[in-house]
Order: sequence, then structure tokens, then C-alpha cells
Amino acid sequence: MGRPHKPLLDRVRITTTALELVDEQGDFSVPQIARRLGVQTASVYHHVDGRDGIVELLRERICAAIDGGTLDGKPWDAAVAAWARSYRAAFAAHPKAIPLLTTSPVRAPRVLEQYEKAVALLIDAGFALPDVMPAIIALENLVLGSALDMAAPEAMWELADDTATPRLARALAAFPEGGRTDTAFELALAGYLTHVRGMPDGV
Amino acid sequence: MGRPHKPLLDRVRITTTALELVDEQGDFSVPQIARRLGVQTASVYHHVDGRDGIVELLRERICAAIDGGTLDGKPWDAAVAAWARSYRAAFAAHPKAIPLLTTSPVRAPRVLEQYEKAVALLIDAGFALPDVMPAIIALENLVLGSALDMAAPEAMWELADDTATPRLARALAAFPEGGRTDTAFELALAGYLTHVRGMPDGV
DNA sequence: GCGCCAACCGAAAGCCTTTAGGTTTACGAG
DNA sequence: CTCGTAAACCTAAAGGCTTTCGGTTGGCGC
Repeated sequence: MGRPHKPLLDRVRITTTALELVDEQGDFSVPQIARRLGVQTASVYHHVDGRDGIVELLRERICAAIDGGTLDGKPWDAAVAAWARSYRAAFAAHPKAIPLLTTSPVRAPRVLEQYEKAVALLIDAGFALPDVMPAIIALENLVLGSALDMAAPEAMWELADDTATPRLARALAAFPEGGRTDTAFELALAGYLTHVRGMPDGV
Repeated sequence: MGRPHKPLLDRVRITTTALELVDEQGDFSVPQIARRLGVQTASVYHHVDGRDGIVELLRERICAAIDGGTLDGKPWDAAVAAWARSYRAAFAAHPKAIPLLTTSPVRAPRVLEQYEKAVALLIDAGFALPDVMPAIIALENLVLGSALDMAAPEAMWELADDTATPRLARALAAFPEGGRTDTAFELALAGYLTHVRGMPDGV
């Protein structure tokens, strides 16, 4: 034992292993990570601020996939829409992680920068200052709400007995399985955009 | 010991205690419930299908506050909006419970009936059948996304350093604290409604 | 009156998180 | 090159949680 020749552990490897576990099981534990990395449980705590710290690392890892560059596009409404899609896609890449992350919103510096850019975009588009945060929070709601939807097993809508809810059953049959989630998101996004486009005063 | 004179436990009391704990701490455990009710941990398992069963009871308890009667109103768009507000309010009454519940969506019979009514409403309003589920799921996304927002500590937007994100700081200052969440929800809902009102073919 | 089973208790297995304290060994300062 | 410091790992253990299993007792139906 003692200090090894080359370090066996680091934050990156711990995060990667945690993400693997989450993708497989929808959850992780510190002993599980340690086992996968051939290390004692306690050693993990040497690199990380407890279990919650690992969750935070997961959040950052997954949010790194959000493309902040979308916010540089023009016009502003298309840029915002692209950002929302990228935001949602980052979560969609790891659906099982969503319940872990949505517990508290994303406020990592890397993501805050993007909110800063989004705010700038809306201000430049002529939004009144008090309208900006509600507009952004509303968009965040859309994205996170849809993310939750993606995290839910598709089978959730498999009704026990169609007879109790005949019209619901018919509506489900009219749009079976795949893409329901995406269509719903695009619908909500389109509604959001048309409404929000009417808000700027200046232009 | 042995069988008590009057039963000490039942599902209602267990659910109520669990909800109290969740409202206070944001979480609960079976031993905590047992302690509050002056009973051994194992006894709780006699009435309930494990910890997950208690979560399910919490879900039903909280969703019982959703007013399905809103869906009987007219016109259909106002009815749908009232339902969404009631849905959201039910969660808002227990914000700390939201992370526990949003993990998987609400599909209790009592709530499914309401989805059935909502579907009926949209069909009668002239929606094409394949449009119905996306419209409803999009609304669900709005409600749950906003619920998550409500569950987040308001302090989440207290920025470490305003200098890194000056415009975000200004936008936040322009709409301080209370009501930001509500305004964002109403904004998203208004956008949703204007968009969805354009969907029915028949009328 | 009698048996059954409902409702509680005690104990224990097996998981998890977290901390405390030891043991090497890499590394950098002198 | 030497040597102290601290990095990186380990063993051990406390304390919590979930869940199950097998008692014990007393209410209730027949």
C-alpha cells in the first residue's frame, strides 16, 4: 500500500465512472465507483467533496455539452431556440442522470456565462429589463420540464385499462411511441417564441 | 407488546407524517416516520409497500389537490389554463417534495382521469387526433418545469460575483425575488395558449 | 370458548456515507 | 544527495438506512 507510483484516482476518472454507473443504473454509490476503479472506498473521498461533490461534477460534465456558441447566432430568437435545443440535448444524452441533476438547477460558472450571454441577447433585442429574467426562466422551465419527460420511461403511458380512459387511449394510439417528447418540446418552444417575439419595445 | 388495543398505524397517518418530514427536511426515512409515531421501524412495513410505496402515497396525496373540475369550464383554452394553474399550485404547496415526485411522472388513476378529460376537451375543440398528445405533454412539461423552479432555493440566483456576469446581475435586480417564478410560468403559459389556439382545424 | 390472523416488536443482514488515523513513497528544498 | 512534508492510498469503524424474518399478543369471527 502507501502512495502508488502513478495516481490511481483523479476527479476526471471518478466523474467518468460515476457517469457510467448512472447511465447503466440510474444511480451510483461511492463504493461502486471505488470497486470499478480497483480502490478502497475511502480513497475516493480524498479527491472529491463527498457524494454531493460527485453529483456536482456530473452536473458540470453533462452541462459541458451545452453549446454556448449557439447564442452568438442571429437573429436573437433563432439563437435562443438553438440554445434551448442544445441545452435539452445535453440532458437527453444522459436521461438516467436527469433525476439526479434536476434536484437543484444548474448554476455552474460555465453555465452562468451562458445565461449572461442570453441576457445580453435579450437586452440588445430591445427587451425591457424587468422582462428579461421571466423570459429566461420560462425557457429554462421548458427545457427542464422536457428533460424530466425524457427521463420518464416511455412505458409510463401504457395504460392499465384503456376502457377507463378511452379517449386518452385513442390519442396515444394516434401518435405512438418515438418522437412524442420531441414534438411536445418543439410545440412548447414554438409557442414560447411567438409570444416572446412580441415583447421587445424598442424594435 | 403484541397487538395494540387500537391500531397505532395506518396508511393515512404514515403518509401525513412522511409529508410533514418532507416539508421540513426535503426528505424522509422509514425510521424517522416510526419514531414520530412512537413505533418500531419494522411495523411501518406492515402497512406500506416499502419506502417507494410511501413515495407513491405522497404523490397521490399531493395530486389530490389538483382540481379536475377546472376542466369542465368553458371555453376550452381557459379550462386548460385553469387546470395547469391548479396542477402547478398542488405542487407549489409542497415545494420540497417536488424532487421526490418528479423522478417519475404522475400516473395515478385519479390523475389519469383528468388527462382523459383534457384529451376529451381538445378533441371536442377540433384538434386533430395526432396533435392531442403533444399538446398535453407540452403543457405537462410547462407545469413540471415550473414546479422544479419553485423547488429551487430562491438564493440559487445569488451570484458569487456580479462582475463576471454584469448584465445577468442587472436583469436580476430589475425583477427582485418574489414572483419571478410565477411571472415566468404565466409567460410560458400565455405563449403556449396562443400557439395552441391556432391548432384546431374544425372550428 | 377457541383458533386465526392482524398488528406490533426484536434482531439481524447488507447496503450506504463519512471520518479518523495509519503507512508508504513521491517530490522538492536545501 | 538527504530529508522532511504532504500526497495518495489503506484499514477500521461509527452510524444511518432499507428490508426481511420470526416472535408475541390480543381482537374478532364462528
